[in-house]
Formats: sequence, structure tokens, C-alpha cells
Amino acid sequence: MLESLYLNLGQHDALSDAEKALLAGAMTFERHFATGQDIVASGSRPTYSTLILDGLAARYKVLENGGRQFTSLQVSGDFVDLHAFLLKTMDHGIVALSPCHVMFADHSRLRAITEQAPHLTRLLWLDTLVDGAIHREWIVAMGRRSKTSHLAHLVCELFVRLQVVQRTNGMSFHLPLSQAELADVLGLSVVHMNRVIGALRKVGVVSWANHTVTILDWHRLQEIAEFDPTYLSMTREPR
Amino acid sequence: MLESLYLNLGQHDALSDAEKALLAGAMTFERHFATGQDIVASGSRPTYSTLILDGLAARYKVLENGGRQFTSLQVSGDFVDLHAFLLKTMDHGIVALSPCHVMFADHSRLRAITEQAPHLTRLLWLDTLVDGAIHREWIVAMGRRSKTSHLAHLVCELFVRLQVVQRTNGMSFHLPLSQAELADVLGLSVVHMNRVIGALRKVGVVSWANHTVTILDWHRLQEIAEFDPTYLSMTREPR
DNA sequence: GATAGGCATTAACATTTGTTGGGGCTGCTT
DNA sequence: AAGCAGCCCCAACAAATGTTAATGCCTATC
Repeated sequence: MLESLYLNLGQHDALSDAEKALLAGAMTFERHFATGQDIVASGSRPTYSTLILDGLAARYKVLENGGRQFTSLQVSGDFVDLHAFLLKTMDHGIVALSPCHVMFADHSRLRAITEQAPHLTRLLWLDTLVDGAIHREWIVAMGRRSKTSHLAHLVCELFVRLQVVQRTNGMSFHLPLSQAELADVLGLSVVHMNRVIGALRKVGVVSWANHTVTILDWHRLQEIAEFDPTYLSMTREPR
Repeated sequence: MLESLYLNLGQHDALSDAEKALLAGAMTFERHFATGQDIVASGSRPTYSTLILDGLAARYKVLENGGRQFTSLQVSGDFVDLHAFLLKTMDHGIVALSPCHVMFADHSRLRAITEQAPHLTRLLWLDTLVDGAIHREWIVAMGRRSKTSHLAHLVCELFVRLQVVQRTNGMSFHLPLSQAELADVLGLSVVHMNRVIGALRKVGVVSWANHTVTILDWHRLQEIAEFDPTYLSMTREPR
């Protein structure tokens, strides 16, 4: 059941059976969310953290003028609001972008882990640090990359992250995002988002149809994106 | 000596004397960096984390075309690379934007803290989580705010953060950033950065000269920025 | 099988943002 | 004193991006 979590945390360092048991023991109930449903509400003070067993979700903020910005995409094996364990108050919402099967980890049990299992604590901490590293990469993409490069970078990142949790199919993966939603990731208008996707298609490095992205030329895609996966900390070493 | 660190960590939850001693014990030597010097090099694998006792620094990445993007600004009391304790490899550089007086905390001693001092561990973890929250706010600003609003938001954020560590002077604070550097924060060209600063000045909510920012109308500045400090987690509560 | 709604796509036009080039000011060096 | 470098500021033009509106293609629904 927690396979995707073990794959996610285990990519950075070995995860012992005892640690897996501790994680499993922290879980309480599970739940399904439909596409478009809020998994966590902005402003709430959850007493548990939410793990995505399967599905795609996103963190977002909404401005007064109605504009929405996604600040991260969360895939299977990701804790979407592990940070709320210590931040306490959610300053943003989390929405399901596909049907999501999730499970809840009680904060009191996470706290117990920090009291008794230092190495596992460091791995959970690390998980939130990788979140931060991804944020930084997004900031760079938004500020200094061309829009085409930004999109290419996003495709690279998602492919690699999905591969870790075995949600890719050869060089393809499922990306159930409308162009309007994608525009809220890159911070563009829908019309321009459409132009940028067209541009990337035209170069011939990806095919993109029916919510399925297929990478046709990984090497060149990586070049366009200047993608360097270092920030994802995928090397397994003592932490 | 570590007063700014205690103020920073202590804003979220009470810090005991024993915890302060543990932090002090983790510190090794101190050092001064001149404006423009790299404090931590991209790609390095530091064995210590760097605390700013006094000064302003920034995380940044450089792209192939020479473009630079700052991903965060770090003020007195901030650990600039606490994340490297677990991420191991620096995927970005850190540069001094003013003369910086820093102190180094050994990773082996930070590790000891995670083994023996769960509450302090959670506070250090929290410090990196607030980093992440700031990143998210920057993403929103870059993607969906007008440039004027983005700049106003930055001013609000810096003022509040500097106030916590007692580096403000009434409604003024020192911001030793050239407009070119500021452009690398917002992801703009220098010329447009100049236009945006002019626009904010014209509204009359701030005065900005000689690297000193004075907030003339906090309420209206906050409105323009849609600034809500929730994400900074400044409420003191058990963590 | 008619209809309505969501989505991708395109066109035309408006606005924002970048680029290039230059002027003026200050502080520093020679 | 002259020269130089860095920085702020501005103007004119170019390019990128947003806005509005329209079209066509699906698919769900009745």
C-alpha cells in the first residue's frame, strides 16, 4: 500500500524495515478525492499530514483578482502537507488534479517519530528539503528561462520524479492537466500557454496528446531545459 | 553573538537555555565575507552550515546564457545552507550582498542534535520549512502578481523579517541591493526594474534612496502587495 | 441525434517587458 | 584636474505576452 512512499523516501537513502513499519504505524485512515476537489483547505490547521498513494495534486494560492498560481505538483508517494506538521497553519490550498487515493499520517505519531527515530526524521525532513529545492528551480524557471525552456524543464522534472515511483511507461507519462491548469503552473495566460506547447511540439522533442506526454528526444529536451537533476537529490547516500 | 539566531528561531516557539547552548556548541569558527564574495559555491559539498550573524546574502543560480536568478534573500539570523546538511550537494551558490559576518555549524554536530534534541531538531526543520513557504510566496509573486505588487510584497516581507531580528529602524531598513541585483530577484531586466521602482515611488507608499527603504504608508503597501504574513509562521506556539 | 459544455486552437489587437543606446551623477584612481 | 567605473534614469523601438473573441472538436446528457 505504501510502496510509492517507500520508493520516494528510499531514493535518497536506505529505508530499514523498522522504519517502514514506523511509517505504516503513523498512518490512520485512507480516502479518495475526485478531480477538482480540495484535499486540504487554505487557512486550515490539519492534525494530520496527507500522503498521496496514487494520483496527482497541486498546491496553489488564489489572489484577489481571481488569479491562481500552482506552487508545486505532487505525485504518488509525496506528502502534500508534511510541512503543516510544524508550520501548523496552511497558507495555501491543495487540490486533486486527478482522482487521488490518499492516506493520512497523524501529527502526534509524526512527532513520536521525531522523538524516537532520528534517521527517519532526517529522511522526512529531507523530503521537505527536496520540496524546497524544487521550489527554487521553479523560481529560476519563472524568472530567467524562456517559456519554452520552462515547459521543457517541467517535463523533465515530472518524468524523472514519476520514474522514481514507477509511474512512467517507457518514455511516456500521464499528465492530466488542461492547458489552463498548466498556465497556472507557469504563470501564463491560456492563449500563450497554448503557443508555448505548440512551440515545444514543433521542435519535435515531445509529443503531447490526450494528456499523455511522450519524450521523443530526451537529450535535446534536457538541453532546451538546461535540466540538471542534482536538485532532486536522487543519489542514495547516508543522510 | 548568536542573538540574531535566537531571535529568528525563537519567534516560532520558546527556545530553552539548554537548546541555546546546544546551538552555540554546534558552532565552530567565524568569518567575514566582503560584498560580492561567494559564501558557498554551487556544486560544493560543505561539511558545515553557514549562519549569518550579520549581513545580507542571497542564493542564486546562473544559466548558460549568463542570466542570474536569486532564489532567496537571507538576513541576519538565517542559516543560508542548513538544507545542505541533508541535501549534501549544493545545487546553487550563495553570495554576500553586503559585508557578512558568518559562523559555521558543523554537520556532525547538527546530526548529534537530531539524535539527542528532538524539539530543537523540529525548530531547525521548521526554519527550513519557512524557507520553503517563502519560496512558494515568491513563485506566486512571479507568476500572478503585477510587478509593482511583487516589489511591494518583497518590501513587506523584508521589513517583517528584518524586524524580527531587530534590523529595522522605525519604518526604515537598509537594503544594499543595486537595481540590477533587484532585477535578478524579480526576474526582470534592469530597465524595467527601474520603471517598477519608479511606479512604487510614485504611488507614495515608500521612499527609496541611498539603499534605504522607508515605508510611508504600511497599510496601503500591504494592500498593493496583498501581503499576509501567515506564511512566515511568526506566531509562537508549541512545535 | 440534438444539444450544451469543456477544451484546444487561432486571429487580431492591446499591453507589458526587453533591448539598445545614451546622459548625468558620484566616488575613486591616476 | 582628468579620467574611469558603477549606478540610476530615460527615450525609442522591438519582442514577448495578455485580452478578447471566434471556431471546431470532443463527450456527456437528455
